This record gives sequence, structure tokens and C-alpha cells, in this order.
Amino acid sequence: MKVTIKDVAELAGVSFKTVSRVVNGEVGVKSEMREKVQTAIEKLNYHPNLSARRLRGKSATIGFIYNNPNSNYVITMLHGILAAARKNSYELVVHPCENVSDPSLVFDEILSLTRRSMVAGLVLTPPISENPEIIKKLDDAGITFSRIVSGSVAPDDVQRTIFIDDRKAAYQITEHLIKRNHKRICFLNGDPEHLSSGERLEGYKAALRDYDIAVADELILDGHYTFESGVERAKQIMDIDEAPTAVFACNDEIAAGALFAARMNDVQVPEQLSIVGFEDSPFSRQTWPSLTTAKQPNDKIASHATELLIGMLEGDDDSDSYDDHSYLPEMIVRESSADMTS
Amino acid sequence: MKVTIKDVAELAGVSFKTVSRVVNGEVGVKSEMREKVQTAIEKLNYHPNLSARRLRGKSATIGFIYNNPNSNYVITMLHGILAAARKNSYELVVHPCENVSDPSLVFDEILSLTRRSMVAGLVLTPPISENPEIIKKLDDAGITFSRIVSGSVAPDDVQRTIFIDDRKAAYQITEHLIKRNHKRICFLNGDPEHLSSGERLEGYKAALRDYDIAVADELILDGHYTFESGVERAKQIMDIDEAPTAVFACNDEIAAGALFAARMNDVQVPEQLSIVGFEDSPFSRQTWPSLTTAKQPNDKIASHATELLIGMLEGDDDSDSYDDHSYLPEMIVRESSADMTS
DNA sequence: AAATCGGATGACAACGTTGTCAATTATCAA
DNA sequence: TTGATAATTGACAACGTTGTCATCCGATTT
Repeated sequence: MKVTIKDVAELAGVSFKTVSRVVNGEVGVKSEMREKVQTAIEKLNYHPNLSARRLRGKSATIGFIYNNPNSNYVITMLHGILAAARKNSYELVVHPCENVSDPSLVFDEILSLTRRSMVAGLVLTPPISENPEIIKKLDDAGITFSRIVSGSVAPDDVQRTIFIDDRKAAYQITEHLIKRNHKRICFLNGDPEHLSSGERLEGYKAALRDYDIAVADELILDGHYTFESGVERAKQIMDIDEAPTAVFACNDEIAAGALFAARMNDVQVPEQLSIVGFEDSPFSRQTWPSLTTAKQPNDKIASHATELLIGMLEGDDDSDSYDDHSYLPEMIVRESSADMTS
Repeated sequence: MKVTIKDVAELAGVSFKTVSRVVNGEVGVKSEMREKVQTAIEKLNYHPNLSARRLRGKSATIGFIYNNPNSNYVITMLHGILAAARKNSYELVVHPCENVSDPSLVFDEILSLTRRSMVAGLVLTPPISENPEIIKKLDDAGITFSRIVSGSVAPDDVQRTIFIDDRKAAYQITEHLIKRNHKRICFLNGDPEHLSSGERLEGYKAALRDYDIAVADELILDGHYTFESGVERAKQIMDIDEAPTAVFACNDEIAAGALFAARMNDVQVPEQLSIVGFEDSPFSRQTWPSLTTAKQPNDKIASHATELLIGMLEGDDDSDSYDDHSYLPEMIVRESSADMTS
């Protein structure tokens, strides 16, 4: 019942070593043989046994470590990583990390995982990927990984990093608001341990400066990437004397919270207040009104990060050096942002 | 750098087979030997190579197969399964299934996964877990699995099944509406290939009957477990002559869609229309108004299903036979449902 | 036509583990 | 003490794959 390389060999009438060659795309197999083997593989629906490969030292397992309460984000990343892993016949071990507050505990968790599951390399996402202490410990321990981070300039370890230009995307969103005649734009920040929050804030500030609008400290509020944070902070800004006409929420959850607060205060969106988010979460098109936001192709990003990792693991030095590792989230204009006429 | 069983054997001065015995806790090893081996293991920090074990057929890997677009559902399940798997030192292979429309393709996918990754058993969730064709094929192929299904009576394969009493929960929710004086209650159904939709519909009907309210066919609408379905169907019902005063949406997504449609039509919720959902998705408390719904402890359910599977794999016949495999979703009353005074 | 070469193919070992069975040692009864 | 039996230990094969090297065959060179 279990199809092995030898079954394929028998059906194709060749030695199992030849099948191995075909499967691994090695050179020096006559096309006639190759074809025979291919059809036998398809006929039997043969898939190489990963354990045997691993044992032989060829293939391996990738670990996906994450600590992110946003399930949509995690699932999208997961699927991107899985796609790349499967394509390259890697297995995936998934590991949600609990103690994100203490970097050294996170590191211990990772270490124990790599030991236990024989993980060859890791794919890291924010906020773990952006924690310098964890990164240093991983490097010291000689653990191979690729990572996804938020950043506007190429990091010094480009070859293992995908960076997302949140700053530029935030600039564009802010510009979008400015061009719609908004002058008092409030910024609701996300978690401080995520670089994305700082980057998005910088993009916001840069846009204001370029359009000669003063950056007002009272319009920039700390917070977290949660709905609750959005509600709370949005309530606060509505009490400000000269109320803002637009809100730049650091992600869609915050934006949804702000929308909620606006409704509670009988503030019309977008007529009296424009609200924009960031992330293009599925629910961003289901809010009322639907959210203007910025879309990150997270599955592609995750696949790319995984390919990067696999390249490192297999020692293809050249495989990727000319690739662009930067992604720019794309602005999506929906109904929550409008012209400010008054 | 890699420590194998033979290194341990050499240091302890025994054959590597004896080390294997100690590692696996087999009987028939003198305590003196056992101790020598133990200290050698600790000294070298030896960990068995999982690939070799799996290759030899001693797999400690379980597979989580799913096909469900609801990322929150999947993540919660995943975490529940992971917790139980880790507790019993099993590895987990995650496999999102693409071709759900064709059961035999799904089966092929599963089969190839179990082969390739030497998966010892599976945890299945709806809708795959509820597809008789897939279940039969798995049984025929001798694949071990546990599953989570929707059902009001104990299925005939209880020992490997967790069932969720959607019917009773739906009854309670409907009763909740009836007691608030609603007589014309609309039912927006979910995907037909999920048993949960049928079960919830039955619960709804049973409650109506028990309270002597006629079941009106024009108030029961087919659909899917999506926001869009909710919007569309809710629009339809608002055109009905004698408009319903309440909507029972088969899940929170549909309910959110209905909420959306109500708002588009300037229908006040809950003053003019009560809307209830099902699932207690995170966003159900973030809608406006927040949704009355029913909460399933999905992480616990998933853990339980995993424990069940592991019990089967390890042949602990008695481990679980007195457990209750049934879960009743708990009604959570929020703001989207209210008395009908008119 | 014989010798040589190179490309294609196959035989076999190895990876680290567990299962099977044989060999050895300890234990017990007669 | 001796033989029989039980307990312990070890030798070796096997799992499915890849790497190494030998073999084969056809083509090219002399």
C-alpha cells in the first residue's frame, strides 16, 4: 500500500537509483528513461518519504515561530510558508510562542523546539523577528533563520530578511488624506514592540512635513494593535478642542475600534471624520463604512521568506542575490475616507 | 556534534540496542545497566533522531487536515491540537486542503500526506470530518483519526468522535428570541455541506414548534457561512410583506452581514430587528451592536479530539471510555437582541 | 578492428533507529 | 552439581532514501 522508490523502479523497469535521479532532477539520465520513470511516478502517485530523506541528511524541517494574536495574519503567513515548504519538500513545524514579554524565555522555547523536532531553520515574523535580543541569541546559537520585518531601508542582513516598507505606505495613506483637504489628522499607534508602528508613524510625519502641516503631539496617541485600543483612543481624541477631521489607525483593528467609537459619539464617518486603517484584514471591507487601508501580500511575503531560508539551508549562494526583498503595501481606497469640505 | 545512540552505547559500554531499550522504557533491563546508560545519555545530551524513528515506523506525528476559510476557527483549533500534541510529545503536521468540492481528491491529498510525512493519525474538523465519503475511504484505507462533528445524538463511532450539540444550542437561542416576544424569526442558513447548518436549523424549528409558532418556509433561507451571504439574504427578507422581527444567523459572519444590510436599509438593531449569531468569533463583540451568539470552546474541543486520537494510537482502550464526548455551545447574550414590544 | 573514452545505469553502503531472534548469563529445581 | 528455564543482552536486518563507485554500452579515435 505504501509506494516507495522501489515500487516505481519496478514498474518503470529501472533500478531504484535511477528513479532517485529523476526525482531529484539530476543530470545524466536519458530522456527516454526519465519519461518512463515520470509516468510510473504519476501512475503510482509516488511521493518521496521525507523521514528517509532527512535521515540521509538531505532534506529537513522548517519551524514557523510566531507570537501574534491576529489569527488572520498568522493563517495567511502559515499558508504562504506551507506553500513554499511543500514546493521544496520541506516539512513544517508550527510553534506559537507564549512568553513574548521575556526575550530569553522565547529563545529557550525556540531552542528546545529546534532540538526536539530537528528543525533546520526558522521563519520569523514580527514581533519576534524584530527583537534584537532574540536575533542576537539565535545568531550566537548558530541557528539559521529568515525573517520578515518592517523597515524603510535595506537592513544589513538583507540576504535573510524581507522588509516591508510600512513607512512609504503610511506616507501614501497620509498623503491621500491630505489631498482630501484634511489638516488635523490623528495617528493612533500600535504596539511599541512592533517596528511597524514606528515606521508607520514616521511615514505619517514625513507626509505632514512635506505638505507643510505641523506635527501636533496631541494628535499622536500610543496604543496597541487592538480593537479596544482603537475605541479608547478614538474616544479621547473626540474630546480635543479642535477635533481632528481624520484618523490614521495603525491597523484595521484599531480603525474598527475608532469606527465603533465614532458611532457611539454620533460622529458620521466619513462625512465628519475620515478613518483609515492598515493591513487589509478581511473584515476591513465588512465594516460600515468599509475601510480605506493598505494591503500587504502576506502570503507572498511568507513564501518569499521561506524560499530565502531554504536557499540558505541548501547553500545556494547565488540563488537569490538579485531579488528585491522589499515589499510596499498597496493603498486601497474604500468608503471610510472622504473629502473634508468644511 | 551529532550524538547518536551508538555514541551513548560506547560511553556506557553496552550495545546500542540496550540504549534503545532504556530510551524507550522497555522492561527487562537491569537497573545497573539502566543507570549507566542514563548517565551517559545525560552526559552527551542525547536526543533520539525522530527521522530515524519515523522511518522505522514509530511515528509520533499527527496530522491536522482542514478546509475552512474561517481563520479564527482554524487557529483556535490548531492551538488546541498543538497543546495536546506537545503534552504527549507528538509532532504536528498541518495541512490545509484545497479541493474540498471533490471528496476523492481530498482523500488523495490526505493519503499522500500520511504517506509522505509518516503521519500516524489525523484530527479532522468540519466539513471534512462530516463527509461520509471521505470518512469511508479513510476507514477503508485503515487510517486512524479522530473527528469533530456537529450532532445532537451520540454518533455510532463515539470513541473517536467529539460531537457538538448545535441543535440544542440553536434551540436555546431561538427560545431566547421567542421569550422576547418574537414571532416571526428568520433563519439564515450556512453551507449545506456542514452538518452544523442542518443541526442549527433543526434546533430552530424544534423551538418554534414547542412554542406553537408556525414554521414558515419563506423565513428560512439557504446560504453560506459568509458575510456576503448574510448581506444578500438579509436584504431579501426585508422585502417580505410581513417583515420578520428577528434574524437567527447560522454563524457570526452571516449575522455581521445581516447587521450590515439592516444598516443599509435604515433598520435599527435591535429596536426594529434582533439579530443573533453563532460561534462567538472575536469580532462578534466588536460589531455595533455587539452580537448575541453561542460560544463553542473550540480549543478545548480540539485538545479533546487530539487526546482521543493519541489514545487510539497508543491503544489505551480504557483511557477515555467514560468521558463525555459532547459539547454544548453556551449562549452569550449581548446587544443585538432585544424585546419586541410592538 | 581494436582500444579508448564518456555517458548512462546499477549494486551496494550508509544514515539512526527499532524489531527479531540468537546468544549469553543468572536462577532455580532435582 | 547438573540440567533446565528464565532473564538479560547483543548481532543483525530493515525502514526509504542518497552518495559512491563499479559496470555496461555505444561512440570515437587510432
